[in-house]
Amino acid sequence: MSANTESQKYQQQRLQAIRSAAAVFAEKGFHGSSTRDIAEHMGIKQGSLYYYFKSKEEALGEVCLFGIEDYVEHMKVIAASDQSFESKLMATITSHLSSYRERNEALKVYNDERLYLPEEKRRNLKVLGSGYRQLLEEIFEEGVRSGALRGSIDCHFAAQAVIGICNAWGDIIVRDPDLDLFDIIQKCTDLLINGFRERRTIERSNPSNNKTDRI
Amino acid sequence: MSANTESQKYQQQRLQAIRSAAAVFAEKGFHGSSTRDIAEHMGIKQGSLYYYFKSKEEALGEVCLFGIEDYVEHMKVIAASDQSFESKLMATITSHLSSYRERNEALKVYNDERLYLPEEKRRNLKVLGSGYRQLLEEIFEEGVRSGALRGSIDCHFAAQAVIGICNAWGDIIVRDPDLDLFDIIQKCTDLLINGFRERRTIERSNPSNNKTDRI
DNA sequence: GCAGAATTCTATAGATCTATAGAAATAAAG
DNA sequence: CTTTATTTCTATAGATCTATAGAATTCTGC
Repeated sequence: MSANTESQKYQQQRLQAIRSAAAVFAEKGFHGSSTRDIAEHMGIKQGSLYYYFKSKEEALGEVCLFGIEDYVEHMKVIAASDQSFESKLMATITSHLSSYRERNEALKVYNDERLYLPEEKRRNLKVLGSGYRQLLEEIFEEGVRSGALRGSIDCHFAAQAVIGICNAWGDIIVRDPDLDLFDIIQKCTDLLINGFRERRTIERSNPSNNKTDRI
Repeated sequence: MSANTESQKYQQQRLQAIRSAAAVFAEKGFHGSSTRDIAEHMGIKQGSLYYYFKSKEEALGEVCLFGIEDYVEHMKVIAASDQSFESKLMATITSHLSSYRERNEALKVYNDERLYLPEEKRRNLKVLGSGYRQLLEEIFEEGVRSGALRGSIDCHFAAQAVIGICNAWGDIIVRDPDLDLFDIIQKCTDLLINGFRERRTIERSNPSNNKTDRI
């Protein structure tokens, strides 16, 4: 009873249970899903689910954690890489939107249902989530320092805005599988970098002078 | 029993019931809210709620409708007004974010819970929702025609992006009442119009030549 | 104050749903 | 083949929750 929780099969099955919970929660929401729904999704009976979870709430916690873990890891790789600001931004958007397309329902559950977790678990997840935002924020700060971005931008706002726009499009992508993912990635990146305004301007075009001092 | 549904008091109380349902649904989600919660919020007993709604689902439908109605009306006014693209965009963002700040919980419910409605009601709401997006899209198209916006932008994408970013910030605003609404409105507008990139460019500054032909 | 209408209440049927206990089945090991 | 551990099942207690029926109360106009 205590030794088995380490067994390989148990861990595999538990992972399967987390995936099933993710799929069901993503579709019906936490309160709209019953433990019977989840069990059915993984092909066992309702009562058997409690071999893997102490409670329905624990299942939600595991799904949320599962949803954001890799995600933050991936962001660390992007942040640490040696690319231009623009490439990093695009990589971030690609990572975020691809998650949704790959039916990473767990990420959706993290976004939409985590507030139904008890205070403490929510705080733990918040640490991970703000780690993600923090990394993105640092990418923006670096962009400002390198002169790629306007010095006037609010990096906290910017990071939040990127996450917001990605989540919004993520939801749309999930519902419409015909959408061209790469097209949207490009348009999001373009919007965030260039905005929508027509530029009646002439490029000064001295690419060597990249660093501009600013206050 | 049939005549009273026209009475003034009935309509007032029913409106109150819709507001209560909106508040409770916004906080706990549709499936996480009980009819007891809603009734308690408006100071009556659970059973009495059914004097105003045929079912819990009907309540959700009414809340969603209530949430988006004025909203679309307001958008019509903005779209029909005689302002620059930039002003219209800012007015749209202001309208959207103010809604959230004014605890228009119904709008949040529309955004997050409408998919739990039966097929038919969802379709009816979709008509309203896409009317909203359509108006915003037309504002963008007009912006392109007038030369204020790049000819290369995808107006459908743009409208969707604005809605997405507003919803994302709306959620943040609701949770953090200390945030400066006007500051966020300005930053959102600025982002959408100008993007984040530093411009190593010189304005040509001939404001008279507003219309530029494009393919 | 009274009659009828409008509003709210109490009580409950019937259908969930979560979590637990213990039996049954399956797999692993000697 | 037998014993033991792991996994799944059945059955159910106990706590919801929605919706309805009919009684009780409050309001309105005379």
